[in-house]
Parts: sequence; C-alpha cells; structure tokens
Amino acid sequence: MSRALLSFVVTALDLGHNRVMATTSPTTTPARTARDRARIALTEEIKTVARRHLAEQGSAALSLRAVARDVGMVSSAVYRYFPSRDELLTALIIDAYDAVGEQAEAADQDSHDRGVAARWMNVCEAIRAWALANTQEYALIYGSPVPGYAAPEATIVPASRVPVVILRILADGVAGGEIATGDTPSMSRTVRSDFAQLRRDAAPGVPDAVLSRGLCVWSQVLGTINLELFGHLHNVIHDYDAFYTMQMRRACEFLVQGA
Amino acid sequence: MSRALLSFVVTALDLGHNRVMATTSPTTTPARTARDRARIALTEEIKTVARRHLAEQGSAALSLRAVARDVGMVSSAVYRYFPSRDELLTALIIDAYDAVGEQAEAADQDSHDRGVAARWMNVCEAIRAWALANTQEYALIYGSPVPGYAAPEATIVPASRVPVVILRILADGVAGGEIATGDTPSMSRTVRSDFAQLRRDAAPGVPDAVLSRGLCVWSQVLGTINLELFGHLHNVIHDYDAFYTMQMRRACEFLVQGA
DNA sequence: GGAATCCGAGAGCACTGCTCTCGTAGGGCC
DNA sequence: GGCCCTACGAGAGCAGTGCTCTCGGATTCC
Repeated sequence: MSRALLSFVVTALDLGHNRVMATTSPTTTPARTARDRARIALTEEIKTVARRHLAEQGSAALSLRAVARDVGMVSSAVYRYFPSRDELLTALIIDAYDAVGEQAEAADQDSHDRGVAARWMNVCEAIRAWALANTQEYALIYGSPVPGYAAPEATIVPASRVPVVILRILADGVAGGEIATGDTPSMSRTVRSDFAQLRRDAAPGVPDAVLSRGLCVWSQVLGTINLELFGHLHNVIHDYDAFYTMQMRRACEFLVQGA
Repeated sequence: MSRALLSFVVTALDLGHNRVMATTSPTTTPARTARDRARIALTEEIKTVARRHLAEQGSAALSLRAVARDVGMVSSAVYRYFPSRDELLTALIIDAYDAVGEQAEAADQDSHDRGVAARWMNVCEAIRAWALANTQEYALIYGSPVPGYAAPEATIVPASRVPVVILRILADGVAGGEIATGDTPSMSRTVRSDFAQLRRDAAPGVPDAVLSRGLCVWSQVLGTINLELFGHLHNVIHDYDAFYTMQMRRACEFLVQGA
C-alpha cells in the first residue's frame, strides 16, 4: 500500500479520481457519444440497485439475476457491464471505501481548526455513523473478505482514504505539540523500516512511538465498531452510542498522552 | 449475554457442555443404541468434512451437496442431521468459538503464575495463532456474520469463553495490585450499569476504569488481527509477527498502567 | 413378531452464475 | 447518405445450489 499511499497523498486534492468506470479504463474521457452516456448511466443504475439489494439482504444474497430483473433487463445483459458477480461486488467495495473516506475527510475538515482531540472524535463518530447507516457496506470492507477474494489493485487507493485522514491528524498533532512522543517501543528492524516508509508516505515527522499508538487506536476504532455491529456486545452493552464515545475518548487520551 | 456469562462462569469448570449434538436436545444422554452411535458419528463426520471445505474455500462456497458427496451420501440425507445449511454453519461457529476459547484458556493456564503481563501476552499470542491456523473459522466468528444471520442462543456461551479469560486476568490483576485503577472515565448511567453487571457476572472487583481499558484492549486484539487477516496491512506492515507482539505489549502497558 | 420410528436414495422445484448464439441498433468513416 | 463494425439486449442452455417430498428398507421398541 505504501506506494499507493504515496501517490494518493500526492493526488489527494484532485477530486478527479473517477468513481464511475468500473469496467473501462480508468483514464477514459467520459460521456462522448450517446452510447457512452447510456453505458455509464446503466452502469450506475446497476450499482445503485445492487447497493439496495446489498443493504436489504447482505452480500451473500446479492444475486446478479435479481439485480438484472430490478433494473429491467435479462441477466446476460448485465454481463456487458460487469464481467462477473465478484466484479460487481468489487465496484461496490470501491464505492464503499470512497463513501467512508469522504465522510471521514469531511468530518476532519469540519473540525480542522479545533485541535487534535476534536478532530479525532469527529472522525471517529463519522466513521461509526456511516457504518451504522450502511452496515452491509461496512461489513463488505471491514468484515471478512468474500470467498477467495483477493483485494484488487483498484481498491487500494480508496481503502487508504480513512487511514490517510488519521495519519494527517497524527502529523498535525505532532507538529503542533499536541501529541506527546512518549516512550519509543522496542521494535524489530522490519517494523521500524515499515514505519519509516509510512512516515515518508503519509505521516511526515511522526515518530515511531506515535505511529505505534496510532495503529493501536485505529485498530481500536474498527475493533469496537466490529464488536458492536457483529453482535459481540449484545446484552453486554446497551447504550452503544455512549459506550463508543467513551471508548474513543479513552483512545484519544492514549494517543495524545502516550502510555 | 450477561446472564449467559454468569451461568457460564458457574459451570465453566464442567467440561460437560457437549459439542456434538447440534440438532438434538442439549441435555441428551449420548450413545445408547447403535443407531445413536451411528448418528453422532455421522454428525461429527459431516462437520469434519464441512470444516475442511470451509478451510479450503471459505464459508460462502460451503455447499451442503458437496459435503454430502464427500461424506458419501446424497444431499437429502444430510438434512436428517442438519435441518439447513445455516444450521451446519452454526454448528461450525459453535465449534470455532469453543476452539479459540480452549486455546485461550490453555494459554492462560500455562502462564497462570507468571503475572498479568505474561498471561495477557500468552493469551493474545494464542488467539492470533489460532486465527492464523484457522482463518476461515476466525472469519466466521469475528468477521462479518453471514447474510441474515442472527446469532442463535447456543452460540452465546461458547462465544464468551475468550472474553471470560480476559476478564479473569483483569480481576486477578486488580486483586493482586498489578493493574492500576487510573482515572475513572466519565460515563453514562447506562454504561455504568452495564459495567456493574459485567463486574457481577465475570469480573469481581474490577473497577469501571479498568473494565473500560479492558474493552479497549480487547477490541484492539480483534481489530489488529482483523487488519492483518483481512488484508488491511498489506504492503504496510511486513513482519506481522513482530508487529502484533509489539502492539499487544503496548496494549498491555495501557491496560496495566492506565492512561 | 408387529408397529412405530429413523434414515438413505431419488426425483423434482426454483434459483443461482455464467456462456454462447443471434438479431438488431448505434456510431465512425467515406 | 450508405457501409461496416461494434456494442448490446434477449433467449436458450449448462452445471451447480438449497430444500422438499415420497418411497422402500433397516432399526428400535413394545
């Protein structure tokens, strides 16, 4: 991901990375002829219907034929737009990554001048809010991957949007003196070089100690949401909202002060 | 889960909770007649084959018919043992929970007299080791739940085995003075009462502050393993072993010292 | 030994993903 | 405007799925 992260950071401000073309070349000039317009419209409609089916019945029950029926065409016609069911799912995965990423970026933007803690809490709440509103899409990207599924290249960049937001908060926090460095953990050479790469790519100036804590709290965000969404807190915690906020505040203290 | 947790703790040392009978009554006296013996043997064989298929192709590709073929009978015969594919999956889920639970309990037992930190690290390593050796089963229980799947009652008790181990470490750590209480987080009344219930059920004497941190690190364990197993650290971290150990050590410090 | 029960086999239904063929409509080129 | 190529929708078809039902044969219980 490192190289992708780098290129992403470089081009992060171009909002030109197209979310439409799943099957065609990524650098195509969109919507020339009428046929092209019809194609991208239909592609989008298929995805929309598929997304609805996904939300209603889950990814395992997502049927290309059922989607085709809803769109009003025969199943074989859908294969003109998505070469397989898995490709359709991949397109939904990419859109999902982009959707959370957008939410996280917006939340960070909203609180950009209110300090690290506020930004952290805002981003955390935005991620969970999106997850609650789009459980199946969340499960698609942060739950177990589908069968023999290997994440295709195209998902890498959108997948890194949220992590990049968090790394930016880390970087700003360190630069502004809001995040204490704390004790540097003893670490293997390999991990140290991984961290160095991460620093070069998306977290300039963030020391290993803070990167380590950052990965702690990031795993905590996903872990806590997973616990809630996948039923592991059922009958243990009753006020999920309050619990999540409390835990994220705890995580924030840990992140900022160091252990 | 609280009530289930309680009953589990009470009966935790009886290893009598049967893992075999998925379809019959849970308090049945096993293996009276030859038919009964054949039945439990076949039930177990079906599960074994299904587990193999699961490991090889993932849960989505688990086909009752394929399992039936491998066992050497026709698909409709399998329905005498498991009323549906989902019930088969549920049986595998229960077994998976029991398997991790057993590993965690054994790891805790192995280091029971070496203090909280050693126990924590041992249990963490055991959980990840099991997860790596049984990725699909791990995904089944800690990844996204299958389609419209609602966790049946029967999974609750086995699902609580690992949390109970961790809660026991917390309780011992507090009792032995190894875990500092630290600042008590501000929390809602609901969460406070949830924590009180948790304390009554499985974590005697553990103050809210420590319970909160315990849930932080527990979510971190699952979050970190999920990140690794589901590919979110691909090309970011290269030495997963070292990374996990480092992060769990960090989590341990946080747990023991407070923030 | 007779009756109730269990269990395996087979046929069948509705559904799935995916392939292939075929007629047609659209757009680029002269 | 006419030609040809390409894209596209429809339909049939294949192999596979979960699940149901019926029907003989074996097992168990009284």
